[in-house]
Amino acid sequence: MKKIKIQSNDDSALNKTINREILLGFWKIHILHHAAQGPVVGNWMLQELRNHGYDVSPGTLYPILNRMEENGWLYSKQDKSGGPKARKSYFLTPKGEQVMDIAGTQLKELYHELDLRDGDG
Amino acid sequence: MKKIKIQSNDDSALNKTINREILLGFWKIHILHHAAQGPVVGNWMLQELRNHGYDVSPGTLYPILNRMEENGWLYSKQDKSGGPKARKSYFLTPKGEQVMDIAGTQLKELYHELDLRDGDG
DNA sequence: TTTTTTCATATCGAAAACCGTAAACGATAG
DNA sequence: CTATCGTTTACGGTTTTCGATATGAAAAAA
Repeated sequence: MKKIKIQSNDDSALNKTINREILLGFWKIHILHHAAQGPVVGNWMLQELRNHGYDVSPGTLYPILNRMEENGWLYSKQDKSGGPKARKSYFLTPKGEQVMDIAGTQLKELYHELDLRDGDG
Repeated sequence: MKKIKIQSNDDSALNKTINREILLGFWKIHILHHAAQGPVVGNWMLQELRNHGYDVSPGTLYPILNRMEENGWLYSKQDKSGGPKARKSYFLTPKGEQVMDIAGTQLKELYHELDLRDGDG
């Protein structure tokens, strides 16, 4: 018995691998960028990423957020009511800006190397 | 005894964290890109990345290369003479092109979202 | 020749990150 | 009270990262 597949298993596996190997780093920049523009909430970010077609699991995202706070890239405020699992809003710190700056520089360099390279060499 | 430091320890730790969290994915794209232009050799890539200011250890790079080959993103030819540790040249496969395509699309999107274009203003 | 250096890849073990699933918790609705 | 929703946290197994070290052949030095 066969199933009709929109996407082959191969493609699905490919996507998962690309996510882990490459795109996860992009999402982290995404997170910082959003945090720079306004408070970011974990669960919202989860959906935002899904809207962009990336299926990130909570078990990946929340540790990332926590780590970013530990590293001092973000800081958070937790809603006063709601107990220990209350919603947390994350904001970018100066160190986080520094990270974005470094990442942005590299991103730019890679972008030019891949695409434009005008006046090559 | 004190040393003059160009970079503080904090910055060094910061850089290491950024490398691992974010930039490693960039290098992988870098690798694929180089493989698209001509054969890539591990040790050469190691130095190439160092020239760009990134200190990647062999214990990170070689497994990446092997994994990319396992995943069918690259294929390799090993020098006939030189035994089991002979130099390996890596080339991009069609699947690798597909990966670059996906990664490139995301890169472009992020680039524009961050509004990194220089010379604007 | 024998020894040492150089080039290049592979491997090891511990620490960290990833990821799906499940649990926890307060608020709100029925 | 019970069910459900929004949200974060915790749990475990697997995979990745990383520095250090081992391996192996060729080139240089002695």
